[in-house]
Amino acid sequence: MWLYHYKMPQLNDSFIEKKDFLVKSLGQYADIPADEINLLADIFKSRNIDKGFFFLQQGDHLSTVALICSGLFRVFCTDLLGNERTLAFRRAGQFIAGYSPYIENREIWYSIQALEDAELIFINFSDYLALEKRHPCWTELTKNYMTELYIEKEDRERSLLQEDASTRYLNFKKKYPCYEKNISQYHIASYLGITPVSLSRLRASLKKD
Amino acid sequence: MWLYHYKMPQLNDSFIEKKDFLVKSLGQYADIPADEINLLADIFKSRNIDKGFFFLQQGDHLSTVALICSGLFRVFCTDLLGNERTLAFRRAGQFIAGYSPYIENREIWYSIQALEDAELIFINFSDYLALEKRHPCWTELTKNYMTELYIEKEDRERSLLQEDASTRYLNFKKKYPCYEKNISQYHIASYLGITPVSLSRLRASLKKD
DNA sequence: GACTGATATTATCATAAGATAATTACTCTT
DNA sequence: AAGAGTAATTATCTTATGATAATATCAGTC
Repeated sequence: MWLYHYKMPQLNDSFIEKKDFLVKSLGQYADIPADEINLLADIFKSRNIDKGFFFLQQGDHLSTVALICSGLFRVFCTDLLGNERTLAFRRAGQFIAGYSPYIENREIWYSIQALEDAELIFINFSDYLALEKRHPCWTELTKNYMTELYIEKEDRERSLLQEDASTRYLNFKKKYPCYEKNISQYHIASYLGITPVSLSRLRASLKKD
Repeated sequence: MWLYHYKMPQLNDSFIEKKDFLVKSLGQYADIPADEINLLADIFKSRNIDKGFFFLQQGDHLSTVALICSGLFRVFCTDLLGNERTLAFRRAGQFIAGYSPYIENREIWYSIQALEDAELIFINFSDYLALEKRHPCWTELTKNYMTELYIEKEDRERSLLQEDASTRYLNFKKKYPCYEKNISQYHIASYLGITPVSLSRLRASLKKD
């Protein structure tokens, strides 16, 4: 298990070179007019997070949204016994966030940890909400992004209800072929909802066939 | 298992009396200006669906959104072996929909069935998308509604990953105390992701304590 | 190349849930 | 009230996964 604690990510000034990547990533979800794009340079900041460190931790009230420019993250929660369950993996081009603003007075119940050294650009949620008030394109973007997240979770629910662990593992490999090399069995198992020992046994039985 | 087939719901002309209920229900998610509200009478239609019949069925491309004015629905999918898995229950004041417009060229993979005689008002998705183009309040509404759905699914994922069947059953009873009387054990079990036989055994072991 | 710590595998046993079938309890209709 | 059909329980057996511990593999460091 990871024993790293929260570490304030390093600020750096390479935002400019990441702006194109941000614009492209935002463009997946909505058309953002040039005027709005020009506002971003002031409010987006650039940071690195080393492997093993956290973007946010369970219990935080911290509210930021970040775009992953490079690196790999896992989103996970921990139960009272310390067992970790991985909800999702996130890679370059995807966003990570704590959604607490949508749930008033509620702590974030998951953590987001870098599995590789990572570069991020991020924005405070309060600044983002101000953008939404300025121009409807940002609401449109949030709507489309939330819809994508929702569909991802719908699919995950179906998988957890309908498939056995073996099928879930095979589908994980199919869906994330590149991930398998970079993610430990411990983390894959916690995504599949089984123990690492079960996953190992499962892999052994698949090899036989 | 239900053997009813799809039945075109009955059209009736009692939309006016349901308009207040619609306005109140929409108001949960966004402020809709009076001008926009006035457009609704033309495009919303009112229908009833009898117990056992479907609002939509797995494989449909049908795209409508409906507000439940009375009655109870379950959203479920069926695997290749015919096993049903219930994704959610929906009651008066909640919306039901097929989201296929968001997933191009993809069939809806779940069915929505009335568990009680139900009254609905509904709108075609294409008409709703036209509203979104007219005024940003509708995009705002969709954004907030999708966020609520997303949070519901996030919670469900955590539950399926982290809790055993017994805990999930107790939490189901806590969350939906009124549902328990109206929903068969078969449907509760399919929501919990276990067989009805398992649920029955589980209930017996809970009674002992 | 040997030591160390982290990961992954394998083995053993215990437990929860699935499959099937038989039984009991309800509900509705006549 | 009897019978039919549906829903829920109980019993038996099987299987998948969990818990724990021992071993094996791998990566990094000196």
